[in-house]
Amino acid sequence: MKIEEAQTEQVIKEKAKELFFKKGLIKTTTQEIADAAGVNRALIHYYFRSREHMLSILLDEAMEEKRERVKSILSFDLPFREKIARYIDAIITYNMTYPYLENFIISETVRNKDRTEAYCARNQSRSSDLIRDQLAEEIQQGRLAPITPEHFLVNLIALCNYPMLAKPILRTIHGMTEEAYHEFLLERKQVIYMTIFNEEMPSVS
Amino acid sequence: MKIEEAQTEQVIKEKAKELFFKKGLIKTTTQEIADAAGVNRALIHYYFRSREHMLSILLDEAMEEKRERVKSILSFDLPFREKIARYIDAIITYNMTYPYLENFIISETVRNKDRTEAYCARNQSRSSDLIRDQLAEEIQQGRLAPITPEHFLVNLIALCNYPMLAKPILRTIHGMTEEAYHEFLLERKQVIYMTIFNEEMPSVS
DNA sequence: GCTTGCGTTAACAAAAATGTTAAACAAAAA
DNA sequence: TTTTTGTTTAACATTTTTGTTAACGCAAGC
Repeated sequence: MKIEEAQTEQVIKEKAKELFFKKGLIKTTTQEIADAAGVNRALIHYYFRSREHMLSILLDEAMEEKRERVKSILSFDLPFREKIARYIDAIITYNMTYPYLENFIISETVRNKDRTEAYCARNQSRSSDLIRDQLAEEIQQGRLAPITPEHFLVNLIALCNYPMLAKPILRTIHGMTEEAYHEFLLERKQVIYMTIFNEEMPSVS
Repeated sequence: MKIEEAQTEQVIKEKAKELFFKKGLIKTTTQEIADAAGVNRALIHYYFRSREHMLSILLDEAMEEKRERVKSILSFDLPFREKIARYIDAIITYNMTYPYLENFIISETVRNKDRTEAYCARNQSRSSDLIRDQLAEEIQQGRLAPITPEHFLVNLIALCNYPMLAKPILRTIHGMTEEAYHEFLLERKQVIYMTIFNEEMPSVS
């Protein structure tokens, strides 16, 4: 039977994203995706040509979405520390809605160098350029220990993303439940700010 | 022809580790491993039963080795900051000899929860317990902003490991050559210490 | 020299996944 | 009603990879 009005493509995409990026079932087969979407497997090829091609599309969309939400924050006209506080918040919040997206991005960029190129090509402005001036000023005013924008950003992203990437290990090592780990991740917003700036994060009013 | 004296098993292991952990070819097939080792593919099954089983063994060995090198440092009787400085150095150095080991560990622990359990079970003493007292003292003496041992360690490991995990992306974004990235990683030893303690790392004498 | 057993190989079998096709179907247009 | 067009399905084909087996060879011990 025909599923209402050409929504099939969307349903497939959403279910696939759910399996890949939310549940972390990175090896999910086309058959499993089809099952989750309640459609015949051939439709995946009908709409997306191949599994590989579908992956490209899903990743592009997800990365684009994350980039929009997160990176634009660095372009806002805001005091440096507030900007960074928002950046941390945005990354962690986004990570929590797609807990395995970073895992996926990383394993795909390791596996497929071309995809890395494509992804980065679309990233016109380097994040490091967006903070360069403000960071320099912070340092010059003696409010922050000297650090290059590249290291500063890697620090920031590492502190935000790693706990998602290594979630299975960290949860197990520290014997945390899913909820406890959720809490832990939320705490990290303050912890990260503190670690970076060595001062309390101003509470959100 | 018979390859000299039962070394075959070792050769296979080493070549497999090279492909998986050094070159990051995570999807390498048994055939490719056999080729790299210069042996018939059936030997892989002869020695390791299945691909899956071989993976277990390789990962166990690699993780065990890393754990020994790195984690024991936290047990040494040393001043806190020196201990941490050595820890950073050990992790980064080890990461550079097996650039893709962390990628592998993470994707395997996401894919296979049982392996996570097994891995963590062997980790008798939690790292967080090894630093708890000294960390508390640092904080109590006002030399460090309050932080739980769990967050402190996650910070530390995140800062050390993430740049390896995301190497393809980071290198491309910042347009670094392999050598430049190598330098970048070495610089991070100081950067991380600085970020954690907010003071220069004492130079190694 | 014969046997025994491990290491090795090629050839085969099976499994798991992707990709293709022709035909059925449903809805809108003619 | 018939045609047409885009969607969906089942059945088939192909590819890729893993796993198995039977036989061969070599070296040690009898």
